[in-house]
Amino acid sequence: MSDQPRDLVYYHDPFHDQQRFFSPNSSTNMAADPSSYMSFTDCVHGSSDYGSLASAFDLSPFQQPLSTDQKPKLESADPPVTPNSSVVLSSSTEAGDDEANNSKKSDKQAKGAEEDVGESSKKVSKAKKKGEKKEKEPRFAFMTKSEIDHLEDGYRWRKYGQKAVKNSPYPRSYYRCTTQKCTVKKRVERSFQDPSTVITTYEGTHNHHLPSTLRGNVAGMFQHSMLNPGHMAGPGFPNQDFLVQMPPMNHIYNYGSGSNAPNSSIFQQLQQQQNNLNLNQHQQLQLSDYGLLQDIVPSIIKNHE
DNA sequence: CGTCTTTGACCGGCGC
DNA sequence: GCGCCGGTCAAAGACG
Repeated sequence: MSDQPRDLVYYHDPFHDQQRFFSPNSSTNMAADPSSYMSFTDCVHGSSDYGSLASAFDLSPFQQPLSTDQKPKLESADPPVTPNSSVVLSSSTEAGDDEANNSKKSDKQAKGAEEDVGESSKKVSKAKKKGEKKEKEPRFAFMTKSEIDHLEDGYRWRKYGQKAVKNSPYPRSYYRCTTQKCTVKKRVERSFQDPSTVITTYEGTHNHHLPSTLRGNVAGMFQHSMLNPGHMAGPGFPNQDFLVQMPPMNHIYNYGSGSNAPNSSIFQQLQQQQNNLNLNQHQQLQLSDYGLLQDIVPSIIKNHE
């Protein structure tokens, strides 16, 4: 699990009808050297299985681990974000980490996951098994244009930390799902290169549905957004900057439907989900839809394990 | 009073 | 061994 790129960043540029996977292993400027990244086609066809797709979206439990820093990587690319809106999906799994300290974080997060239930003391849990590799929660990252750091996604989050990030003037905030026994976390940070861009990283999968009681009327807005993607206005979403664009999912499906029969059902399900959401390629979504996406896609994948 | 945020301290991995 | 750094904890305070 070392001969493959350890991280893949899906960069969607709505103004160029091409999706690219950046390979963080390359030290070259991706934008300046197109040969240093592979196209989505290459990526998917390279292994031509669902694992590639799933790994690209951080959904596979058997994907290769990653351990590179997502943020510098993203921002090392020329203009990583297009003027209006774009989304970067960053994948990492299992032992992966986007903070260049994968093993450390694995221990930490594994510990955290345990403590979420028992709330034991952090000092006691030093006895970590060294040989054992902690399984990482699936992660799902994307970039959005927003003036607000913490974006409503339909779930309730409790902020449990904030840290200054190296090489960035903007702090990184750490949130945890407030639902009991749900260990999902998310990190929110602002791109220092494009301060209008917020990088949100979900970690883990919700083991529950959207809370029925949400602050404000998020639930209602959330449902509304599913029916009217791209149309978002209201107390929680004051301006158009909340609009983000979704990578063309049907682009992905096309790869799965062609050659690999075993994957077709997954793609069909994904496509069905998209249809249910009334989403089209390049259709604008509101941010809460990403929360949903993050919620439903892993569950779909899981059904095929 | 319950929930949430803030913030300094702490922990542990990693590189030098 | 030491310092750096990311991640987490938990006390204190704010807020409705």
